[in-house]
Amino acid sequence: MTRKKIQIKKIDNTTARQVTFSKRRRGLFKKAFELSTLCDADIALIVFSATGKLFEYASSSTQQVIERHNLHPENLGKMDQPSLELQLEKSTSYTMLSKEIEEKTRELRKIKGEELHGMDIEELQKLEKVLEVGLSRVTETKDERFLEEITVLQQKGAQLIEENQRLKQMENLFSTQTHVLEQGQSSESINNICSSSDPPQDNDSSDTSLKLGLPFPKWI
Amino acid sequence: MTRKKIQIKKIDNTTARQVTFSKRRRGLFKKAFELSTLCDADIALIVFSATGKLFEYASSSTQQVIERHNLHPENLGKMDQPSLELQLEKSTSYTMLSKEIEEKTRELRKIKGEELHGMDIEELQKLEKVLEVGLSRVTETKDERFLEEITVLQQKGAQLIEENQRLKQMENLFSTQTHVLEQGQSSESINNICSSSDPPQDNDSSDTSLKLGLPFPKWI
DNA sequence: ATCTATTAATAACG
DNA sequence: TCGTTATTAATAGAT
Repeated sequence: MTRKKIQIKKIDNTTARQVTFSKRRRGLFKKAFELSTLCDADIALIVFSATGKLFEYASSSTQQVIERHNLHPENLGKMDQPSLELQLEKSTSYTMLSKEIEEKTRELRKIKGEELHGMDIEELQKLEKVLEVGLSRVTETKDERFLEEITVLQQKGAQLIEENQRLKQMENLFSTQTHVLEQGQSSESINNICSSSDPPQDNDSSDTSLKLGLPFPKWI
Repeated sequence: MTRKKIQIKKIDNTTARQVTFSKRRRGLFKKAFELSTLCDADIALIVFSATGKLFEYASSSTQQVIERHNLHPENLGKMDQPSLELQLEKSTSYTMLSKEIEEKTRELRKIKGEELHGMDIEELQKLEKVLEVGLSRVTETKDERFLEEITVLQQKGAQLIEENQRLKQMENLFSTQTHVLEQGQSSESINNICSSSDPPQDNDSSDTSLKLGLPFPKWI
């Protein structure tokens, strides 16, 4: 294939396996289509992914090809003995699915460290690796979420500060107008919004923490 | 596609068509095998040639895959007509088991950090905790196994050293006897097993590494 | 069947 | 998942 030749054996890395599955599945279906077209063949292709998802291709209809397959001499009698066969079929599929569940349950227990007896050093090291990778990914994602949260809060905080300042301006305006009405002062101070006469402590709500480079505003 | 690119449409020349059918059929089966192997997929491939000859490949058994296919929810009812309630029963149990598999698969993917989108901080913290606990258990068990291994090796080592010393005694005994025979020396040196006359380097096999606190004896 | 010039598929990586 | 690219794999045509 490419970049490097690969061994045909189960791909360990889950992500890589899924990527390869998608790509090769497409390739396989394309080849099936080409063969049926070029050579006038009747083809059914049924693929279950490792996760149980079903993909299928058929030149006519899958059922039609399957029926034709079942009618083929060597396959007669392999099916439809309603009473006996159906039960077998049911128990087969049930067994299959049950086995899969059992397997996944055991894997989960192992991962959670609840069923480690009988595992050798090599298996344990593999498991450890999986856990380390998983943990680092989870921690990374969690930290991203924290940062997102912080960013949102910082933005909200900035908005609130802005709003506060606007409100303070209003307050000043009103108090100045009151002074004008009460003491006959000129209205030019209206433009001098944050005059030194403002109470200094009122500005403590401004974002000093941002100036100090802290991760988020003190007021949180 | 080689020598020339070809159109994907029915090949007119019968001979050429048969040749291409053989070649491409092989290729298709090979690809199917590779996909099932690499990605742990369950595959059934049924091919009828234009002349009606049947070729099939299946990773497990064709019947098994076909049954699994027939049991898939969207394909129920396309089958013969094995009584409505049987179908219903099958679909219910199939759906239930499938759901369980799906659930466990997703949990595994989350644990491996492969599917973390859409998880909030709290969920991520819980997952992190599970992973930390699992990891510490696995690491602990792994380290126990290491220690067990080391203990076994140390015991074996001790036995070997003992054996070596016994053999050396024998050697000394024989060489002494030889001396006695050759030079008439007394036999009292038999009790002086590790006398200074022993070659010093022979004792290097004693477990100096244990004294130095190394993880395992040098002689391994 | 076998050989090869070409095209097709795809592994690794971003 | 999608795109790119360096390689390997598949195969059309010919013998």
